[in-house]
Formats: sequence, structure tokens, C-alpha cells
Amino acid sequence: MAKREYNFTDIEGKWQGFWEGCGLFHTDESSRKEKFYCLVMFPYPSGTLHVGHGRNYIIGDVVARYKIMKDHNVLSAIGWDAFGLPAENAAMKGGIHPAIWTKNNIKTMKKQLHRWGVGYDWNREITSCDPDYYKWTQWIFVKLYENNLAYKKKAAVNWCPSCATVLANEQVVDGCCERCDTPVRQRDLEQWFFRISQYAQKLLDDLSLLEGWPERVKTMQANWIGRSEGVRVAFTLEGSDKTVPCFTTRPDTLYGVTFISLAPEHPILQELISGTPQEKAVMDFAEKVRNQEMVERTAEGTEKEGMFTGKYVINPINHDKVPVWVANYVLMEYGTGAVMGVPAHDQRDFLFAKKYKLPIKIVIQPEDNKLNADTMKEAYVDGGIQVNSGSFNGLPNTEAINKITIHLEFKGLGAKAVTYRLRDWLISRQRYWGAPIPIIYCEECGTQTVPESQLPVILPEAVAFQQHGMSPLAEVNSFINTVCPKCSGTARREIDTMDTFVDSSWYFLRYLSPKDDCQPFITKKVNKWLPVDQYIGGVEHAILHLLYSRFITKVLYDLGYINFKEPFRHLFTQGMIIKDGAKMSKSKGNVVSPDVLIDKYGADTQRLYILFIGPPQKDAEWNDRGVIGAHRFLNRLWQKIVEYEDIYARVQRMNTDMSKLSPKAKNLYRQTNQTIKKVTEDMETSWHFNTAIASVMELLNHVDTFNVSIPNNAAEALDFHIFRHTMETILLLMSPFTPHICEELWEVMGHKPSIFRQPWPVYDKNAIQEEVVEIAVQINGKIKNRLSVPVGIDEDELKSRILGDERIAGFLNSREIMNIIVVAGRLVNIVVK
RNA sequence: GGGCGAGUGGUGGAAUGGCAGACACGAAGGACUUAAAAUCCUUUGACCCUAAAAGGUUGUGUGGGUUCGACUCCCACCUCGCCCA
Repeated sequence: MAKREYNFTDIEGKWQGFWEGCGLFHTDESSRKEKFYCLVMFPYPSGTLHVGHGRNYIIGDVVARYKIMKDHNVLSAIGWDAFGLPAENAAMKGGIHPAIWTKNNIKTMKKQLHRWGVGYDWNREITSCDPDYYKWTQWIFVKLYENNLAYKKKAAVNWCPSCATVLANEQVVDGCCERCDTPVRQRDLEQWFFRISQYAQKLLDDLSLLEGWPERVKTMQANWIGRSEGVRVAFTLEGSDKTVPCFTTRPDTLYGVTFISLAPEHPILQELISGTPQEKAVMDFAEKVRNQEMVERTAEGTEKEGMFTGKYVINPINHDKVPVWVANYVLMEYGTGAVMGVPAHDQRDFLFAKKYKLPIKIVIQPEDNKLNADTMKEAYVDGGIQVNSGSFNGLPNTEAINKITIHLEFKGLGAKAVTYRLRDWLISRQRYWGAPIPIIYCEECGTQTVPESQLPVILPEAVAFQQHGMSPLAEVNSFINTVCPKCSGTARREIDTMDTFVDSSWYFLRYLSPKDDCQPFITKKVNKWLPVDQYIGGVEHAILHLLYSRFITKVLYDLGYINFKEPFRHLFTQGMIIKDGAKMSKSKGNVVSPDVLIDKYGADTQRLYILFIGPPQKDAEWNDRGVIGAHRFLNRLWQKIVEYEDIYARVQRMNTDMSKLSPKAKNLYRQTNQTIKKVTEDMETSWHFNTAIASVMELLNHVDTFNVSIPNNAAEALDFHIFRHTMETILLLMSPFTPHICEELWEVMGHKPSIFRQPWPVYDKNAIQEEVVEIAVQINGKIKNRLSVPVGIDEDELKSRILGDERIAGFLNSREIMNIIVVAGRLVNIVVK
């Protein structure tokens, strides 16, 4: 009989068409099966996908297919995070319109996804740059604005003086413009913000609800939110009744204050120095600092710089008169924009004081070696006993923190306060390729939102892209000029567009009603399908995207649109695929194209290799040569099954009666069941697909030694039956990983497709039990021999067998046995003197 | 500087208190072939010993500790990666 070749190209095309046709991934919302919402982070259509991207979609596909077999009603959809800078850069460079560029890329990438065999309910596809979608992104903006969660204020933005344009943070590389390498400056411009800081505490508290999230990601979010508890202390300006509030987490060091520092942006600064001789010098200095980059200003290694304002404040606790400085390391955005300087107990204050010869006053002494203000080389930041602290002397500082706080509150000099590192979310971009912010400025009525009936505010297509300068929207008069929705007078539109993180912070709600033009999502549906049961994506989104999505979800919850507080129940973050020691990227030239590999070996081979390369949560090193191993395995599986293509129909199916099996069949049957157990456990708990696949490889290796033949009698038919059971099991277990070949071979073995309509195999508890086990025998922890014994052997019996073993007896000689440790079914350790 | 993670053969990795290196790649040798590819078989951590077999020593970044027993737990350190400063 002529053997069929493993023609992966035909097979993969055939089954991709079949699944599409039979609606394998079509979600029937009326189904009564348990729902499972499986979501991969939707891609940015950057051009083409490489195998590193593939990991994300393949893992998602494995999970979706597995859950389908476990009889869940699976929702698996995809879309495109289609607004963003690269499209606009391409327009400036290549003269191609961002819309066209994006559309082309989506087409390419969609084809690539299809070729991988990853399945989605394509009827639910969404594209964030599509007006049908961004209409609702704008709607969300309006809802936030109406609820005082969106506002406009002046803020420092990255400004490239050479390109004369605003840069997003990710366009700033090492403090310079990524395009022209000019050092980036800070400029104050009117910017739109979302008031995420108002949700800081909720975002922090509800991390505890996220049991299915990696601890690591939760920690990163908690650090990003950065809650700190402390006291806001009011320092009174000398000769005035004005106060400067300072936030500190260390009220125990209040007696040690020798100066206070203001941020250069502090509103009181101008007033302080107005009309004084030092006014110009101080304002020049403040201007200089404001042009420094934020990161640079606060970096520990950066030179602390400051200037005396000539004014003093009074320390409320001891009435010390302390000088007011302005300093580069104080940020207006954090706390109150003013800090109390305690050089003895804060390292930055220490460096500052040393540089400007400000006094150092010790107020906490460690128990052991006494500090000396004149000789200390760095700030002492640890605990100790209060000194120079009036009535608080002698207290441990941990106690003084509370007592001083209470004292300040009692006297009305301060109040407990909590601050967060989390700052409001700057969402406006002076860019073209984004969702227009739906705001209209009317000279009569002021700032107006665009009414819902007028949404979407369509992004005009005919615009000119220039190398330099402002957003192209600034020049489109037909866009800018409009009428006020309230008074119908002349008005102009906001020309800023929204950060793409806004688009991606709610897309998971849209998959439930992707084409609805009356509402962004249907409350009843999202309440049924969300939270997402499994979210899968890269750890690079651990902070921003996930935090913003959580924020928008909480806002929608508070506004009564949805009944869940968190969008993603379980989160899985896969590791990067590394090539030549670096993350795959076009600029490094180390990308591996999936298309070449699919042409050569097929999609199943590539899927298998990506899953086999290592545990999916860890980074893994790509090795082109390793792919061959995956291909060989699939070839062997193919040959093994096709070899008996004509036989399957001729051998009757039967139930497995263990007692009738030949010893070799019993062994195979046992290992088959053990493999079901191993793979199922890997799928359910750790997602270690690599070890799951390895165990199936071992099983196939075992089949090779099984020597099945075309049956001529009852005994051989029984062996064949076990062989068939094993091969069918392998197909079922492998089908989420390598769906095409399994589907094809399932048919070869005489079944009607689809294999994904089969239930996931369940192992036979009685069959996995070994009869004989090999026990390692150690003497003082060193292996000396191995003995095969029946499973469940009596401990005394085991000991006597071991002590009776010739080799062991030889090693023991006549040494005195101190102890014998028995680990059932594994090992025995004889401890001798 | 802080937080988190990682460090195991030539390579990717396996084993989370009990036989280190499963599974796979690569390499070496062999079979098939006019030849090559593909495929199949054998060997493969290092070192020592041996004619060979058998055997022994050593080995999971480094140094300590806990334990009958440590890749695994504890302490200190080194290197790398990510995030935050």
C-alpha cells in the first residue's frame, strides 16, 4: 500500500477552511454551556508578525481549543489596536496615508493569523481606528467629562525644539528625540487628563480581588500606585500668615528640619520673591530646572541644585526659623510640591545640605554607634531614639511618628495625609492618528462636549503630513470650524486626539456587540460574559494598559453601566522570545518570519516548537535548528497512524478489560493513562505545555517499541485495540497544540470531524497504577544500588530485601546501622557510622 | 540605590526536600543509498580507573548553614534581565 505523505500544506488549508465553515469558533450566545471568555491582547497592526508575537496567539488558541473540548461555550475574538504613532511616522516618511498603511498591515497580519491556525469568532472583529469603534471611545470620554473625571490643565510635556513638536514619552530615548537626537525640553501646554488619581485607593485595594493574576504584576501595579502615609505639616511664612504645606512620611524627623525646598513650579514662588533683588536669579534658575527632564531631575545620581529665595518659614513644632530654597529634586506633581529638608536623615537632603553648607541636625540616634553631624558621610535613615526633639526625646522613633502626628493634629499644625505616586493620566496627543477628543470651544458658552447624537467626531482623511510642526489637524479648517452645540454660534473643535491606551482600555467590552450602533456595549451581555476568564498578553503591559483598563472598568461600574469591578479574572503574561540575546525587532534585524517556516514545515510544526521551547511564562531563546525536532515528531506520528490506514475499519472496537491484556499492552495502556493525567494537569494548573508535549513524545517513543501488527487472531486484535486507543489519545491530547494534523489523522482513523467536538480524555484511575517500582538504595545518601520491588510492599519486607541484597551487604560490610529512612515507592537511605 | 525574576551538559530545557540532566536540538559512530537528503539504530555532563566490562570521583553561579538526604529551604555574596528610582 502506498503510504500517504505528510502533506502539511494541503492539510492545514483543508482544516482551516473546515473550522471556518463549521463555525468552530463561532460563539453561540444562547448556548447553555458554561461560558469561557478567552482573550489575547489585541495587536497593534505594525506590519508583519514574527514568531515572537506568535507565542501570544498560539497560547490563546491552545487555551480556547482546550476549553471547547472541555465543553465550555468559548468566546475568543480579536481586533486591532489600530491608532498610533508608527502609522503617522510612516505617512511622514513614505507619503502613505495612515489609514491605508494600517489597513494593509491588518490584511497581512490577518492572513498570518489564519496561517497559524489560530481560531477566532471573526464576526466580532473590531478596529479601533474605525469610526464605528472610536465613536464609543469618544462616548467614554464624554461620560468621564460629565462626571468630572476628565479635565484640562497646563502641564509639562516633552518638546523637541528641533522638530518643534510634542513627543510622547516613548518617543524620548535617553532624554533625546528619537528622530533627531536633540535633547528634549519640557514645555507647558494645555493638556487633557483623566482623573485616575481619584481611583488610586480603589485600584490598590481591588488588587486583592485578582487571585488569578501573577503576584509580580500586582506588585508592579501597587508600586506604580505608590501609596504612602504621612503628615501634611504647615510651615508659616515669616512675617505673614500664609503657610507652605509640606508632606512627609517621617514626622519623627520634624525637629531636624534645617530648610525647606520648593518645586520650581510651586505657585507661591513668584509671590515670595516678587520685587526682591534675587527675583531674576531665582526665576532664571526655576526656568532652567523646568527644562530638565523629569527623570533626570529626580535621579539619585543627578547633581542636586538649588537657590535660596531669601525668605524664611517657621517650623511649627519648635518655632525654628528655616530658609526657603527652590530645588531641582522637588516635583510639583508629588505631594504638595514642597518638602521639608532633614539632611541628617534623608540622603537627598543630606547631599543638598552639604553642597550649600546648610546645617545638619541629628534628631534620631541609633542604639549602637553615635552619629556626629560634622563627620557623618551619609544620611542616617534607619530607626533609633529621638534626640533634640523637645518632649519627645528618648522615645523610639517608631513611637514618635505617631505621637508627633497626634500632637500636630491636636494643635492644628498638621494633618494625617495619604499621597500616591500615581498621577492623573495625560490623554491628549498633539497628533493626527488617534480618536479626536469630542470637545468644542465656544466663545460664548465655553467648553462643550459633543452631544452623543453628533458622535463620532470624524477624523478628516484629507490632511497634509509635514516633517515638522504641529498636528496636521491644526490646518484643517473644515474640521476646526464648527458650531456650538448649545448656542449654534461659531465655535472651534479640539484638535488633540486621544492616547491609544484609551482605545484599548475598553475593547474587551465591545466584542459582545461589535456592530451595535446605538451603544458602546450591551450591559446585559457584558455582565454575563465578563470578567474575562483568561487574559493573555505580554508583561510589558503589566502596568499601563492593565491599570487603565481597570480604571475605565471601575468608572463604568460606578456609573452603573456594568456590574463587575474588575475586567480580567485571570491574567497570564508570557515571556519574550529572544534571538541572538535580544528581543526580536525589525531594527535589530533578528526577526524570524513565521511564513518561511510555515512554507517549509507547516504551521503545526511551528506551533509545536513555540510551545515546546520552554515554559510559556519565561523568556526563551529561539533556535532555528530546534524546529526540526518538532517536525520530526509530527512526521513520526503521521507515519505511525497512516501505516494502518486501511486496518482501523476492520478491527472491531471493544471495551478495555485490563485483566485480558498482554503484558506489553498493559504497559502501553498504563502509560497512555499516565500521559492523560500528566497533560491534563499541565493544562489545568501550570500551563507547562513543554512538559505536556514531552510526555506525549515519550508515549510515542513507547509505541515504537510496541510492535503492533495487522491482527490475525483475538490476542492480536486486543493489542491492536490498545494501540488504536493510544494513538487516538495522542491525537486528542495534541489537538489543542497541533490542531490540523490531529484533525486529519482523526479522520484517517475513521472518525467524523471535528476532533474538537470530542470530549477531552479522562484517565482511568485503575490503569495508572504501576505493579513494580524501582527503589534507589542509598548508603549515607549515596546511591549504591537499585532494586525492583512490588508496589505497596511492606516496609519490613522492603528493608529485609535490601539488607539481604548482595551488593548492599558488601557495602555495609560490618558497619553499624544507625537508621534506615524509607521513602515509599522511591528510595531507601541506610545511615551507617 | 530599591523591588521582582533568573543562573543546571555544547544548546533549549526537566526535576520545587528523595535516583540531577526527562524531552528535544547538536555532535560522534553505524545502517540504508551510486551519492546526497530524508529516515532508522547506537553513544553522548566532566574526570579517573580498565584491554574491555564492572567500578569510582565530581557536578545545578560562589561561600556558608539546616537535614539521614538540598538544583530545591535559610544566610551572605557574584553575574544577568526586567520594573522603579
